[in-house]
Amino acid sequence: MIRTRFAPSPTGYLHIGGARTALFCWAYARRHGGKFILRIEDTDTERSTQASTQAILHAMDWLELDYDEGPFYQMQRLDRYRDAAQKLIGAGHAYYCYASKDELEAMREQQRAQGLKPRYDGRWRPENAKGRTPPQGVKPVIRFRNPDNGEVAWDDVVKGPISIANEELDDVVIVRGDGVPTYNFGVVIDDWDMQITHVIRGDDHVNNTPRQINIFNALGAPLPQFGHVPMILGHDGERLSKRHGAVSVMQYLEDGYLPEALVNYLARLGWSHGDDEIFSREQLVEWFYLAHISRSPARFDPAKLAWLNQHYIKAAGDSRLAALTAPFLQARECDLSQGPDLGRVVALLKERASTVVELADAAVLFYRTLHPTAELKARHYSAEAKPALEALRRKLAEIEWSRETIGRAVKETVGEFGLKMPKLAMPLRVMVTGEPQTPAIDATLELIGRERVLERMDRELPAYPG
RNA sequence: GACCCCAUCGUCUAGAGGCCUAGGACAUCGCCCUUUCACGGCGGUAACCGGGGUUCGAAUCCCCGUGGGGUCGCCA
Repeated sequence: MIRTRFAPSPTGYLHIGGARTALFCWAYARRHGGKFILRIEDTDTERSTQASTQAILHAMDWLELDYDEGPFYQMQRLDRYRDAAQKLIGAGHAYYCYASKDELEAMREQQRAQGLKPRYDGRWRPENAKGRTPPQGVKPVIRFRNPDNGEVAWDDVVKGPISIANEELDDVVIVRGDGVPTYNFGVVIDDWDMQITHVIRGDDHVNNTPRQINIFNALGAPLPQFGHVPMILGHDGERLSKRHGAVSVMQYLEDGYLPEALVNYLARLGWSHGDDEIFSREQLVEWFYLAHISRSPARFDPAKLAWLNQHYIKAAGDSRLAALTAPFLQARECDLSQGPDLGRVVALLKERASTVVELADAAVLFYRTLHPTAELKARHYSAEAKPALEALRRKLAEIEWSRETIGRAVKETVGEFGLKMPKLAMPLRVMVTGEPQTPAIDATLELIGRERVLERMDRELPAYPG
């Protein structure tokens, strides 16, 4: 039975990189009929917040990354970690260290000054601390006694064989002075207790893995498989950060993205199934092999995400889109009861929007009267079209109101006055919608409704040049 | 700096020694469609980081260099 987990720390929102890691863990578990477990690593008591936990849960829910077990909270398992740490001390795999933070910082500073890799020097290892009395008033931390020789190696399920010499590793703190475990310890105990078979996580954890393997071994715990998925970088190749634009998953909801678009994009970023670009989450699950995850970091490309989002908007049902667009329109002071059915509006507009926000922007003209700017008037209100517009206005007042009849009336008028289509359609579009770019004029007029169309023409025509 | 990892079009990638004259997608450019803007259709530009090996044959394997990323906390 495959068991994967996603283990975020609740110190902020769920970001793009975390979401992709979660997606891969989820997809792998689903692919193999296994379990996907959610664990909240809240041992950083300074920075962890309830609000962050809620934000992460909300984002996972939006992306439909459903978990089978959890969420488990590490702060509710402190006894278990303390107990495990005591066992390690008893077995000689861990020891108390009384060095103060200042003392350690001074030590590192000195090492750096000498051009050395900063690392704990083992000053409180039992053999080095013989005869020394622990200082008063210092709450000791517990350190894991890392093996001195040999090397740690594992076959990473995405990167292949990786090995590192134990000489490179120092004795990590596994329990803080206040009794709360550190990341490297909590993660091992939990992955063991929760019987995680595949630890799939970000590349930034590669350097923690050998330490964790040593701890697993000291504990006598079976080793899970490890897989490190490459980082997501910004467009400039730097680590993704706020200055690259939206990094929070929920920001994409606010910016009008569809969850299936984000899931599709994130899945394809650093993972592939041949040349397939657009696929459903079912297909992702069916095709998801760890071996197809790339080993190198990938740059986040907002343009491709936008393209996918546009694809999914075109594919989305009108009523769903209407429901998604409504709040954005309300925020734009549109009263939806004072206009056409939003489903029909959205059906007309969705081919030309790459986000729900764009959809809403384009829909405003159906619910509010937008006045053309002087510049638009100057550009499109040509004198030669005036008689045609007046004639068309008379026709529009009488015909049956449908897209077909409106279109016919426009064409007739163009013919009668010997004009090119844009000569009439553009000033008409601008005076009725206030915009130079809208869907086809006949469909647009139909939805706006006869009453408003005539009203707006009557408002503009008196001052029309010519 | 030390250690770990990585390296195909601008970007995401296909590619597991001959199928590669290196394929697809986004972006970009051009044309078509057209009632504006889109959508859509067609086409173009564009890449195996460099140097050595191994091999009859290398984008694919090995070594070195270079470049990029990651990590060096009582953060995770």
